[in-house]
Amino acid sequence: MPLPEAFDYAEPEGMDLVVGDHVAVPLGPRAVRGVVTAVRDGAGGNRPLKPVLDRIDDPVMPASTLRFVEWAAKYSVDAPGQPLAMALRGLRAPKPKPTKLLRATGALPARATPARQKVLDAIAEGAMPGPELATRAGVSSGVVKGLLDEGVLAIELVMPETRFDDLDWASPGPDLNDSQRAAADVLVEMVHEGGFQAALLDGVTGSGKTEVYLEAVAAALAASPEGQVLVLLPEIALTQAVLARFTTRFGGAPVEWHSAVPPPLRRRAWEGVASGKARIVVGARSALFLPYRDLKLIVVDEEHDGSFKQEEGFIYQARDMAVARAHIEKCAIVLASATPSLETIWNARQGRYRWLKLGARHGAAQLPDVDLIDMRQTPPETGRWLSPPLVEAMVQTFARGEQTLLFLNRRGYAPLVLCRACGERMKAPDSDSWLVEHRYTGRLVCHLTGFSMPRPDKCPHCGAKDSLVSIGPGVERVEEEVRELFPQARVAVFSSDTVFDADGARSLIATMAAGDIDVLVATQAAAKGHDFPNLTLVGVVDADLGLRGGDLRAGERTFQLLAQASGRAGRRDRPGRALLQTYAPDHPVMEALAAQDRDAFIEAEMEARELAVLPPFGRLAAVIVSGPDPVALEAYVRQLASVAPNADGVDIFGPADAPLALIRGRRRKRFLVRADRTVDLQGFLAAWRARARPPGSIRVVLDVDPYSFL
DNA sequence: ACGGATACGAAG
DNA sequence: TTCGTATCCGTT
Repeated sequence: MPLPEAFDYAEPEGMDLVVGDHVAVPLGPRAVRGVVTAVRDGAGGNRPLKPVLDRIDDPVMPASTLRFVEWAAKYSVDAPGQPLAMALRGLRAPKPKPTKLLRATGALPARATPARQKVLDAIAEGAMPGPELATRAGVSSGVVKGLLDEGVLAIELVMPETRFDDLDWASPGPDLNDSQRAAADVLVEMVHEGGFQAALLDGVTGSGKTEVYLEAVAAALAASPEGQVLVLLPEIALTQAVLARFTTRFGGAPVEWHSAVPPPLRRRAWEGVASGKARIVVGARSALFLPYRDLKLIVVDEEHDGSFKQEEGFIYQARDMAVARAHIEKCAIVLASATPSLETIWNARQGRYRWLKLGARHGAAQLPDVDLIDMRQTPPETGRWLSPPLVEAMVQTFARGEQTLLFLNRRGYAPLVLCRACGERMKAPDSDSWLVEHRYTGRLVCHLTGFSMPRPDKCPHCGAKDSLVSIGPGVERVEEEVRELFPQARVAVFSSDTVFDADGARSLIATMAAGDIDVLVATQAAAKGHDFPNLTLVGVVDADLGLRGGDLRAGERTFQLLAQASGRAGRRDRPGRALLQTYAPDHPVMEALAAQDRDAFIEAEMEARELAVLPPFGRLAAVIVSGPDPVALEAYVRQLASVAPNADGVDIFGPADAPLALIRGRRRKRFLVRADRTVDLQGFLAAWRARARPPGSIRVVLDVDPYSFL
């Protein structure tokens, strides 16, 4: 629970609690679950302590996990209960029930019958469940029950043993080329040496990063009989195909951990990790909080990916916290990416991380040609979104029988619906974000809160009939345009609205890979990881999309996303081409993409950040204040501003209305804090917050190292 | 006077 | 987070 600190309880005589034990304790009128964080002698001071009610028989939390939880709370300036709750997320499902087995007691039946004898013969082979016994003996369940009642058979309760696949790390992996071998050798050495060590594994798509870090995984498994490995991946990259690579390499399945894993399997995974029986965990960001017993290696794949940042509830950046966890566990960590984040590159430059660069693999496809389409020179017709040069390239691609991927990171038909008569923009009743039109469902949807309503036929504001117009493109609208331009082409849409689950994704990817789709219109969901041999053209409908909104990482994110999207083209023997539609062809991001010059982009971006003393050269934190009453909110925000501590090397910007000034009926204001790296940012934030307790319904959220500026 | 809805603060 | 208590408001 979000309590400010751990509570003290008396240990009943003979309970012999140790740090990490799970307990039931009284909290007010109820009993709740807790974890022992310290045991010490002496009374509780001036106040009599309530006694611990019970010890709960779950695997003990390792001390290092508790230290990590404590550290994570301090870093986030949040209550320790928040990360602790994450670390206990595997225990929500009840313990699996013991199975009832029947065994012979040795007593003889008072009255022997042929049926009873058959049961006794069957049970001689060992304990088994009642129904199975009856089937094997060829008798009805009544016979078995009779023997049980008579005491000839007895029930034995057996806990089902959780088994994890045995892993084979000794068999050699696939052959590696020279640069892969060199990188793998360094990683293996890091694991062997033990202790905290970090490395950046830097290589373009197709350079074979996975094979390289799998060598380190093998070394970690070999390093000690219970050595464990954590591999963190972005949630959408956690596909069966990725898990299968582990199974193929090690001859057994890894433990899977992400939001879709059902509670009973979570418990199994949690207990396996805590007991040391689970050796490899492949999971999304929350897998970082599992109670590892003997962690030897952490891998953060696609380390630049924005989804490692959790934005709600307990706010954390899993990639950065993974480095801290490796510190605490005294183990190795590998950050892998084709487009590393500036923070990571900076750390590598500073010598904090070993920097392992992979060259392109032999036989791998060449990178596609990337060309910019200047939308000011060659604009599409009004109401269209594909420019003449892109359409022309699609015509040629289609004529050659090859495939096109059109990339647009925007779900639905149109991002905005407005009234031509009065200018009213359609918004959700309690939030500030535009309602997105979805034609498949005929509804207007708020992507922020999930609110939706049927598309009205007259303006809800002025009442004008047929005055609502759809503004801007989404994937559905681009699909419509493609169908009009290429009536004979097979067109499909890949977004979270057309593909809901792993099965759907798999079948659509298979259809595309088989060449049964000519044009695929896709959101980010399809930007990564898939290999389509016949795909030779990637068109980015709105390359500028991510650059708007002016956030610190806009350029970086756009570069990463577009580099990944354009890398989809020409993955095998055919040369590929990527065309980016942009209104800002002179923007450094676009120039760097066209020139395929990652280093130049990074250099420019680093300089800009250094000049403004922004991350990684300085530190940021956001203070988000929200409440239902605008007047009370304004008053509190002013008070907060007036009590800000004076500190050297700290700048406070704001308060300002948050870009999304209204969500779910709550008004929102923001401060942005910029601090030099030498400043104790957490200490500053804690001191500031303590000076102005928020009244009643007002909530203050601190976001250390913010990624979202909404 | 009563009951229901809601806001607030405490929990060791 | 949950729960008990205080408080407000509309109804009886």
